[in-house]
Amino acid sequence: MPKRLTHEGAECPVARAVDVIGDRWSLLIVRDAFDGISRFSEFQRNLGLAKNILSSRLRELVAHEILEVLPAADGSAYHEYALTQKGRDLFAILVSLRQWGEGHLFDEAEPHSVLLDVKTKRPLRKLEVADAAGRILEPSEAFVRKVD
Amino acid sequence: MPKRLTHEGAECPVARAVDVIGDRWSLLIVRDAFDGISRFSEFQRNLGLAKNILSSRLRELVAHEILEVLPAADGSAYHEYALTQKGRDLFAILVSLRQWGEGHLFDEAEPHSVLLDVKTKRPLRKLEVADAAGRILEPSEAFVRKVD
DNA sequence: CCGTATCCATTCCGATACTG
DNA sequence: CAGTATCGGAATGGATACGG
Repeated sequence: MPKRLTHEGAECPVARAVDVIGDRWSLLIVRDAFDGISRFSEFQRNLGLAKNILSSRLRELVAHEILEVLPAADGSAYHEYALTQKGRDLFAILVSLRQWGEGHLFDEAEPHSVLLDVKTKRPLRKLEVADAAGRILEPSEAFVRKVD
Repeated sequence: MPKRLTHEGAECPVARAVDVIGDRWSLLIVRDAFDGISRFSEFQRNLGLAKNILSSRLRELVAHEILEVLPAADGSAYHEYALTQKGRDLFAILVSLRQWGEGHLFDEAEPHSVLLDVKTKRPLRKLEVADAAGRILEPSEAFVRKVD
């Protein structure tokens, strides 16, 4: 019986993270949540995904405490989905995905959306990996160590 | 006819990026490549995934120019997989995934691997989203603008 | 050692119909 | 509007067998 194996017991944090948000919809739902989307139909219309898939993904995100269900701000009978702190902490991941996509997945002059600073209306700084002192590191300047 | 829809034509760079690397294996293959893995069997043994899936994912990564095939350094008949510049630029994404996983997906004192600076042996700085001047931004301080 | 090919179960996902 | 239920096709993925 072939059972899908998960990485939830992995010692590598990347593997666990991929296990939680490494599919084709979860991060896009989170992206929309950052943009203020909170209702089922808004997600559905905005993303264009099937409702059963959206329902399933929302349940998973709530189970992982990335989203939480709130009792509806406008008095309507239905609830809303909002980011938790754990969900808001995905911000750097979304920004790094965005910057990589902007740099490598669009032709010159092809239209794409950009992320701007509210105050200055200027593009954000490029995310760079740095050491404790703030010096930018190349991939070869970092290494993985297992801890116990 | 239900056909899987893609985001390759999307104007949102996050959506395009998810389309390319948003599955359960691609980023883990890239992570291993950063660790110096270059041979088919090494990936396979290290990740524990089925060979047909690995084969398929490697082909896709090469097609997207994230990996490239090199003619084998040690003189053997087979080739090696190496990161391109586009692939190395995924570094910030992997580090942000790692840091989120470290912070939210492990119990206290549960063993996990860490990423250290080669020189100082100290943990890396936490990746933070910042404006052009370097000021750290909350998610609410950034907004998306469509450009044409 | 490096893959490809095939089989089969599971999962994903879109489409549609339906309920409150 | 906010979902749930169900269907069928497509993709995922593990296991195994096979060929270079």
